[in-house]
Amino acid sequence: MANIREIAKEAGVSVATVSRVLNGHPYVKEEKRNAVWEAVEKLNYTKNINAVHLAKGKTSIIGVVLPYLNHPYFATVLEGISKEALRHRYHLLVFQTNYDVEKELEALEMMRMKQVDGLIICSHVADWGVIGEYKQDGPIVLCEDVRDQDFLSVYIDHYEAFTKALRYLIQKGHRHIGYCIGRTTGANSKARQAAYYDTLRQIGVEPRKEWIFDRCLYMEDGKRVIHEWMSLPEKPSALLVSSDQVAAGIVLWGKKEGVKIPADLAIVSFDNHPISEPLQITTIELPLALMGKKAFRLIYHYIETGNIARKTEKLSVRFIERSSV
Amino acid sequence: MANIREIAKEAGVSVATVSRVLNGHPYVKEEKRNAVWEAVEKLNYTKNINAVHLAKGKTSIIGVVLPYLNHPYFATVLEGISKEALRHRYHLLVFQTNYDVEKELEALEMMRMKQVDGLIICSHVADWGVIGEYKQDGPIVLCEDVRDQDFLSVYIDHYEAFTKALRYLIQKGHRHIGYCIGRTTGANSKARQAAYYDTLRQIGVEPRKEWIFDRCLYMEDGKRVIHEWMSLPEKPSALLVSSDQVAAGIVLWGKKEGVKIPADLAIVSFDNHPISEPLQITTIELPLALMGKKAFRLIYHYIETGNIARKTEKLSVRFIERSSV
DNA sequence: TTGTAAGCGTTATCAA
DNA sequence: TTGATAACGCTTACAA
Repeated sequence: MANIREIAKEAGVSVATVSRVLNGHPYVKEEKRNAVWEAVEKLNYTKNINAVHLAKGKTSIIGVVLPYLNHPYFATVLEGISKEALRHRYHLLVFQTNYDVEKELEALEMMRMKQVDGLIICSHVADWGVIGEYKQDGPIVLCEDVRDQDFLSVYIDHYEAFTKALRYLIQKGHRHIGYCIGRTTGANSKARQAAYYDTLRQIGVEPRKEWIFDRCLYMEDGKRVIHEWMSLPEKPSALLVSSDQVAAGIVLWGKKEGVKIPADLAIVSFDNHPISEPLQITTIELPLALMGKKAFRLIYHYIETGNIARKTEKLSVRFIERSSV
Repeated sequence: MANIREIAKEAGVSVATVSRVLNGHPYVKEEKRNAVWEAVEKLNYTKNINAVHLAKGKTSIIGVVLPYLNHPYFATVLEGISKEALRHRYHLLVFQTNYDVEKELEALEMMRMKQVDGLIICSHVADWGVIGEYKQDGPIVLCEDVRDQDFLSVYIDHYEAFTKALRYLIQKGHRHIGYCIGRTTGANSKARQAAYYDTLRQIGVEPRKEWIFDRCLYMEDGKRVIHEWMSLPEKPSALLVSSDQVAAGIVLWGKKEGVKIPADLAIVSFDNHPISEPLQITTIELPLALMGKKAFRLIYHYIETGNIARKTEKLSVRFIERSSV
């Protein structure tokens, strides 16, 4: 493959001039410019982007850290990031972690090694302290509630959203309320958990461990939940469900077992995924694509200008009342 | 940031020795090895991976070209690729194209520029000829039926799958059959279309244009389809549906309108996505994650060994009979 | 407006 | 076992 030196020779100019032409810099005579493009054409030349990266000290690639790629929640966030990245001619390197700390650290190391100019972390398990050490290597934006931690972030206030949903259920007369959660660790889940305990305590109701359903991510998990619910000696009359996928599983599999929604079991879930509409599931819409978009903007602005526009942004949710309560 | 030269100086060895230690090469005295690691520790050193890429002429990054990231079909293929890439310490650069030719070309150009060592194309719109020109720049694997084209590929035989489904409907007594499709162009869609025309002709039934529903990708599209179906003066009694998502939309929205499945309308769809089970949709399981995995393996094998194990692999599908027919 | 040359930070060959 | 040194291919002062 031809390199810039060969182009220079072919066009009868210096490599600096070739570089100028290639990058659209001013102050190059029309004829030299033409000569360069002709040589490029003739020798079928293309830049070696790794040399560019090395010389410039940046790659215009952003790393995206997320646990799963085929989960609607993360896929939607990723799509949001991707669309915005495309607009700014940035590329995305995806790090699927399956919530494995090693994989997260690998992503952080890739930023140290200058493979990526910045990192958007959609969900993590590594300690804040560990992640914090990498702030010196490039901008990190979290799509989670970082609370008192000193990080850039764009997030949905799950505490508020969960509280809102709980209040709604309580107002509708429910006192026996359980919930489903993706995983017990994790910022979002902890926020939801806190909202649950706080709100129930406020109305003097004792939270029950056996009404908390863990590892609820996919539709199949809804099947498991409804069967566990059915086998419960004392059943909650309402369930706050981590996602519309899981809620759909509960509703659809519940229907097969004769469970009446909302008479036997009321449901509020999250996302406002298209499936929630025909199933008439009351849900809290999460602006996932928007979160991705804003996360990219935050990191992009920092990279391009070197300063921080806003440190943290909380996205508001929309309550969509249907008939599952 | 410290570089390899500073490490060499600090450890009192040459850069070559540092490089050897860093890459685990043999023939380095124990004490020098230790001295190097100490210097690395002390100066908090990390490799600049762009320099490595430049010197080696490869990046261990594979580009993945797909139209949408938040569509279950492509997200599942991507997840399959990702898991296998992880195992081999490769990284993935995603190119979301929205079926824009420009974006596809950009991905191909990135391979020319040596940003990626190879490309997995999940679905494309660019001409074969255009894509073919980039074969000289690195391996390209298609996850589509490339037929007579000379490309590496791993694909699902949609012609066969569609034919199988059609035969099943015919055998069940259906003669008025329509279908839904993602988009009219595209290898998969064309294969399905061909199967439709061929099979119907064989039984002497005239295909009808108004029974073909275009742009069916998401659940919302199922809503549109069932409403269009209802407004048809002459309705097909059965529909072959592009994906379980769309089929779920048809079934769920149809139910609200009082459409009886399968009495009024029989349905066979594709994917065997978890949603098809509780809805009892007869479906054809597509091995999407496997396709991704195999695509990665193909490209990986070529990159590592320089030769082609197998050029093309056709994946078989599984017919899952439920009660939507 | 143009060219020279010094980086950018590795890897890998070759000689010792 | 080790070290010098030449690639790898581009960008960008600086000088002219």
